[in-house]
Amino acid sequence: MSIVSQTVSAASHMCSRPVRVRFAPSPTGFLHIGGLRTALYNYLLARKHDGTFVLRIEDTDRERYVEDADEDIIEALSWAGLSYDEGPNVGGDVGPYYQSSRKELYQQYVQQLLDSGHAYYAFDTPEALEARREEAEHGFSYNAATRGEMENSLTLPDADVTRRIANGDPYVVRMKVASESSIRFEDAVRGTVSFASEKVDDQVLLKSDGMPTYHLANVVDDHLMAITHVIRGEEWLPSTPKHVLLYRYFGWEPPVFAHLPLILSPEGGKLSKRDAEALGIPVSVSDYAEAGYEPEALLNFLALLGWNPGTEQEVFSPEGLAKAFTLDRVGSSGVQFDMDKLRWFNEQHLRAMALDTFCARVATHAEAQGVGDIDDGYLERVCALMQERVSFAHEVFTEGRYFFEVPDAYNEKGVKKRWKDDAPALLGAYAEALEELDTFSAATAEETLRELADAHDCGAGRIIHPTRLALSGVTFGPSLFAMMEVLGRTTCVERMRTAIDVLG
RNA sequence: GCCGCGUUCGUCUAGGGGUUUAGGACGCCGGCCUUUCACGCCGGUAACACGGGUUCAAAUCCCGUACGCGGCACCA
Repeated sequence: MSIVSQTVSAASHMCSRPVRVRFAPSPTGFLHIGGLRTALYNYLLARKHDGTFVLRIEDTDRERYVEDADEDIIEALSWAGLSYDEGPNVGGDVGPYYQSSRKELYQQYVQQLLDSGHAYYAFDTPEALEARREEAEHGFSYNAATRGEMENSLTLPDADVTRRIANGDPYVVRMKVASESSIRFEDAVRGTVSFASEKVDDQVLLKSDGMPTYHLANVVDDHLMAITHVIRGEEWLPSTPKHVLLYRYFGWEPPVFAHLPLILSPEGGKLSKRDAEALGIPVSVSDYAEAGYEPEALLNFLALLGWNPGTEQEVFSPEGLAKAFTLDRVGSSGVQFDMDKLRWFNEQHLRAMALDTFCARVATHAEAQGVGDIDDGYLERVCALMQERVSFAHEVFTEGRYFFEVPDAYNEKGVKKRWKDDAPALLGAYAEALEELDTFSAATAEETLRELADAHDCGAGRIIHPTRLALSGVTFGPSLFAMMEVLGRTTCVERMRTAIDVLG
């Protein structure tokens, strides 16, 4: 029983056509974190099925267009490593990939709907509609119940309609939603969803500026681009019946729909730009790049935010995600953003890197961290000690500042706790002993220190702690002896003597 | 207001009639390792929104309520 229904539902989510998905942002602002997740799920499905990932810019709203927003989106996707197979800058057989460049193309489809009686002209001004909305007690809907009261080609004589259009009167084209009992469709993450058709309004398809609305452009383009799965945010769920109807009116096979749960703020509400900023959560993808997150870690985190592999594995490479991803394991309830978990993913990815990869990542932050020319070999030795103890690659330079410059201060609490009266004498003796060593290494530094402790009849910690303080200025860090070897004998001895001078 | 979607530890989630003393991960707390701090390992804390049904049996199915979120534009 359950096996049968599983098979059936899985089959209904697939179709024989090769998988083609698209990410279709509108350039009204920078790419935000929710958009990146939508892009990711699309990307993963495409990779999983050796399909095609298309980027399409939905710029049909001239008023909200933001200069360079499309470039930010492209850049953000590139940073994240979500490469698309067709789209701006890459081309493809079914372009152009900017909807504004496809403006003329929608005309014939509008005409088709007009001819088949599934659409009509409407002359109502924005002001007139606004007035209707204001006087209506429970909201106004332009639909089967009200369109007879409006100024449109259904109420006006044909001659008037023709004349007004010829006159250049502004008009829009609306879809004529037929009354039927209900419109239902299968959503890959929610199952059957149904809406009463009388609740669906006569959506504007063509605006008075000649541009299509999202609803029309989206359906036409998805069809023309042979999109098989529409994966988008849950905010689109309520308008999906309109899209389903359009596919029906055009006589086209609709794609599989999958509506992703929305990302909520850690406090439960929706993750608005203002909220997020107040909570210190970056919203735009470029902020994550700037904050030093590993793109793979962000992707990993985002993938698990609303999806799970059905196993207990949590850490995935992008390739691993693509292999494990399936739409039917996407959850349906809103998810809260958790910065702690994101940081954990970042740490996991950092630790899983080969040393040279980690090192290369760290090196990209050198300049911004004010660390000039560093010897590659030296950086690698530092990285080897720091890889296990940082949350971000750039922390090698902040947490491990002392590897690159002389500490400019000694942690006050540390001094109080670790710099006892005998510290100067002990460190002086240790420095001297180090200078006499034939070979200086972690092993000999340790051996020397322990012998010295024995000779003075004190615990090794009595020397270890003040030495660390002298070398790094702080009380924590990698193994002291490993650190000494990386720093080198001269530096160690110098810093010990400086500390003796300064701390007395 | 109307329509839709949702509701398992604080968070992300597994589980979808009996296998469950409800599992994992983050966080938090404790321990081990280490004369540092981490990593790592071990352990602990903590949840089926509520009320009715259905059933021998319900976190799991149905209905209702509450709460949350989304949508109701010539925005996407």
